[in-house]
Amino acid sequence: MTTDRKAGRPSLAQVAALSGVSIKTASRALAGEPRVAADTRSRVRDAADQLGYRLNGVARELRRGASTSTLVGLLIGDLANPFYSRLAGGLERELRMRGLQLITASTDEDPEWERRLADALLERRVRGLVIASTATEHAHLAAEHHHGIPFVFVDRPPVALAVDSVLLDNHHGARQAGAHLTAVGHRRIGVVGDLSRLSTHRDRLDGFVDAMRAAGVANWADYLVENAHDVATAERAVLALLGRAPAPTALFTMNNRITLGALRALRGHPAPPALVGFDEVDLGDVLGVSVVAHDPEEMGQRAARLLLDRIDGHRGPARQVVIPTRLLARGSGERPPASPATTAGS
Amino acid sequence: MTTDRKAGRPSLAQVAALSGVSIKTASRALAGEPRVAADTRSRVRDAADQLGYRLNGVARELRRGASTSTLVGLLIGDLANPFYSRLAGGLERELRMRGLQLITASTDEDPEWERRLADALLERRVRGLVIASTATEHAHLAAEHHHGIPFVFVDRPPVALAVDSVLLDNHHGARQAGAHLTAVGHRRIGVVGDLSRLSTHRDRLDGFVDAMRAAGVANWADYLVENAHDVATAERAVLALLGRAPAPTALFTMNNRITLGALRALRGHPAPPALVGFDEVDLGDVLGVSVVAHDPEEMGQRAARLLLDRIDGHRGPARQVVIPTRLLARGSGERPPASPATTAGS
DNA sequence: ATGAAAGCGCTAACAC
DNA sequence: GTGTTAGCGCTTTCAT
Repeated sequence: MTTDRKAGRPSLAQVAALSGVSIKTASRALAGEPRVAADTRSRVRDAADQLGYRLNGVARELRRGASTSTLVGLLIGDLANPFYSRLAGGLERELRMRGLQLITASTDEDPEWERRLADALLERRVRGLVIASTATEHAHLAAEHHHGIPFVFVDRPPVALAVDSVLLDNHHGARQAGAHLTAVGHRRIGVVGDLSRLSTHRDRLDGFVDAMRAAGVANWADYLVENAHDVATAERAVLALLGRAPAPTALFTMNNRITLGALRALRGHPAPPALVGFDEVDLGDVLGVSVVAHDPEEMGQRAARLLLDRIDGHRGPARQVVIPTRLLARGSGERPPASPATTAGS
Repeated sequence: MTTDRKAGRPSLAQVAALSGVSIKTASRALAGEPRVAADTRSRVRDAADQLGYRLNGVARELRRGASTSTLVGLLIGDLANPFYSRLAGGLERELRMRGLQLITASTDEDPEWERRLADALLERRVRGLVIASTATEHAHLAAEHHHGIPFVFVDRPPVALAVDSVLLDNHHGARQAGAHLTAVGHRRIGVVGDLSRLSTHRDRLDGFVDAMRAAGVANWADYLVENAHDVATAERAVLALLGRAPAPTALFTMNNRITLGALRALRGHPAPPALVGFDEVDLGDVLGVSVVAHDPEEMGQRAARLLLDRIDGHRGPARQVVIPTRLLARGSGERPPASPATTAGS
């Protein structure tokens, strides 16, 4: 219990000294290299144990020169968002099969913090970096990219940087959602979205607007709310929408947190509006929530494959994988308008 | 676009050469040290930009000697479990205020992988390590601990290692749940738990059994299922329990995933048994699920404070923080038994 | 304000 | 099978 507290950690030299061999032999013995006598090896190991020696990975990495790290970094907006955590899960499983370890850091959707995290990981020479970027500018990564460290962008595309990416089919998914609701007869549809600067938000909004145009709904912007980034904000936004006169007869909630907020707002509502959400939500099937679903694990898996390819030396141009979405009709999205659908806007 | 691909990354020496100063001056200029002429500084910066230079943090760390890292590691069982991700969130917020960055890796509840992850992070000389350990043995961390790197165990206690920890009041919470159900009149209570080797599971089971003893329920073990580690397994386990004759009139699901599985299994059930879950679940309030709740963010926050204390040089003995639990009665746990409660076991 | 030399802990070469 | 030497890229003396 009372070992040398401050003494700093023992180095290979001390292990070598204690076991009476040269530093290089100690290195070989501990690294498990073949050409070491069995008893030498065990002597060195004992000395290491006794000293509480741990290899200094920093020194090793410096000497070996960078591309020996087993660590891959992942930068996401928010660990607590199941979309991201499922993505991380898919990525990790795939990397683990290759002996690579995933470390995940959360940017809190702050571009400056994202940059500092990327710097920290890059400086530590991770083997590759997967980013769900919240930034709108990625020039600072160009140099790293040219020096050969692999990047994969997920969920949101790189800006002015030719690297691999895995994206959702946001436009199509949102268009489907919009078309689904107009097909049931809705003309006043409340739309609630995340931070307006995010490309995912813009793409989804575009898709939705396409559907509105196709259905001849001109006043879609009347019921649009943006920048609802957390559940509580989304809940308030939905309550505000429902308080309008005339109230929307349907809702399109453009991500999982917003859908949660809406479900909260709709709790106990006598005649709830129709609801379609983007992203799956926990218990969505049990609750009968219609959603535009997709597979975050697959997204992670595909990202891992692109990355592994590059680690293996693939040199081709940037590739883009698009993950499909599909509408799951479970009840909430099929409720017809309670009042005549054409009351407003004509 | 066609920069030197293979050329390896530029070093400080190259930046120095290009800007016509010594290597040390270049170092000073880029590190933002005061005693550098303004035009020298800008010349060096230009050269660095032109070369796509990035500081080699590995070399810096080797030279500076370990305790300058801004990275703190977190090892958890599963990123996709909201309990862990909320814990990570609380931890991260607190660390960020001190300029420290959190990197999280997932052990998948595999002790061997946990060990390898700990090794990888420790070798990279993280500033501290927070672990929700799935292992039952932590001797290999003792040496690191003695060399002064701070550990904090969360959710599950360290074994034979005197380090700080933040734990839930599992025993009390589970006892409350059991007492709540017997108070409503239940005598046949299905209990579904996670991996039996986990201390959290054992503590919760002990607490529940205490409540059964206090209520004079002797046959509690008849309806016990363990090792239900994921939602699907839990769902099957609950269905199997409900198929018994006589069927349990109530369920105690001992963690959030198991509760999700139970909710799935109970979907559309004409006369669902009472249900109390351990851990909060998403939409738990909307769905009326009674739970033994606690605050994972607080757990993370407290862990961060213990860690920061140690980083700041605190030398006292290991401290243990216990996070309280409280029963939230929302409906599902208050349903009375459908059939006479005393049918079985007397 | 700038530079020269030493060295952090390790491993790759090349001895022996 | 084992030892010697050199050097990864940086920062720290200590000079100038």
